[in-house]
Amino acid sequence: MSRDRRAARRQATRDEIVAAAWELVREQGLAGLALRDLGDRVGMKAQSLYSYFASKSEIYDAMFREGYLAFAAHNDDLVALADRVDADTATILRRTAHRFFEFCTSDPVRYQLLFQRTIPEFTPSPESYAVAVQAYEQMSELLAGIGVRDQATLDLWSAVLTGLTDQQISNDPGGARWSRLVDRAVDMLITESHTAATTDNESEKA
Amino acid sequence: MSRDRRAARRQATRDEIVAAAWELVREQGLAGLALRDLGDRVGMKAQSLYSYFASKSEIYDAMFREGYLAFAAHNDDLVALADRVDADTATILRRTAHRFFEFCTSDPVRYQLLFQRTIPEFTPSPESYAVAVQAYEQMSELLAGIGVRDQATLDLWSAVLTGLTDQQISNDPGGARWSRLVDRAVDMLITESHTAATTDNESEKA
DNA sequence: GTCTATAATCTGATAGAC
DNA sequence: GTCTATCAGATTATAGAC
Repeated sequence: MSRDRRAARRQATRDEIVAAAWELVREQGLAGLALRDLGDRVGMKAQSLYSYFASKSEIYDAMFREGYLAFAAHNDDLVALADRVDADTATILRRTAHRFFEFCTSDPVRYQLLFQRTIPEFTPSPESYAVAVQAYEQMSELLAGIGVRDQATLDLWSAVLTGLTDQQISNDPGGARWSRLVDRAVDMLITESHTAATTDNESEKA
Repeated sequence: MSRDRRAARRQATRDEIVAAAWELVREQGLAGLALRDLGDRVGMKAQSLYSYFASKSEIYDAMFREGYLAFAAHNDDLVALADRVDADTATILRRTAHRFFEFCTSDPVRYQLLFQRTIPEFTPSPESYAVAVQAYEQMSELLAGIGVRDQATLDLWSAVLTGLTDQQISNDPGGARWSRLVDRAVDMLITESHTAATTDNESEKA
């Protein structure tokens, strides 16, 4: 049917626009995305973009969705690895941490869009948000399968890992100053998870 | 001398403008600061602000400087505490971590300006940057006095602490989901610092 | 579906009268 | 030092011809 072909063509153009948006955003920063530049890049007037997206925010939304789909895909083979019986827990956790770290630092702008709240004019649509939630669930199921189950411990893990990536991105972009510390951090977390009964801040009781 | 009084008056107005800028920025976000709004807030036309600051960036710079002065002041009595012989290391470290955490989370916008790189159009002046450097040196001297000396360990500490504050600010603003984990994180770091000889990523050798 | 034209707003910054 | 007037530019978005 020609209906299908038209829809496919339309989707291809949308994809092309989103790809160009990623390029621009890597050059000029996430907030610096301008529809005029975007139109130039794909060879059409900025106004024509409105034939494909109802607003600038919808373009961010498509990028957000695409980013989380990439995140989920990136984690798929991690899950496969975790399901193998012969790999020990520490190995799996180290690998998982490195993969997460690498996913984040390899594309700082994507990291900013996906994991930080820095574009005030943009809030993900329910549909895109659902994609994000699904990716998180995949991740926490993976960790739960290894033994990281209670919320507090999970929160500690996420804080340490995002802390490392944040520092790497903002203080040593392209370097390895914090990536070198990933294994050390993971081992530290593993040890802690084994010893620590759940404790609240001791200083609060003083 | 009337020269002095004039200078004092001028400085007072500058301070007033900066204070109003902090207010606005807490309401509308760091990037959302508009000179027209700022003029309204202090009761003058936006154009008149240029009698006090040469550019918008100079206003950010004054805020940056003020923020790091506040940070240094905030840490002064931590240094005093650390100099007392009767306090044990773990106590000092826990207190230091909590103070840092509290300083950051109590004013997210200030945190953004001081510790994240999120305003593209602003780079601190050499003078203001020097204030920041001084505050960092104060902090690392404090940690060095307790035993955290090598750069890698210091980096690990900063990653964990900023990770906790980041998560708290962006995922549970006003709550305590990650602040509850500060002691646990500090104890974990202390234990790790005692046991770990300096090691690089083990998985790199595989 | 793409274009031209343009609306409606916002921005930071400057010139010059008072 | 404060004002009025204005520049010079950006932004997102809409209307209507083709």
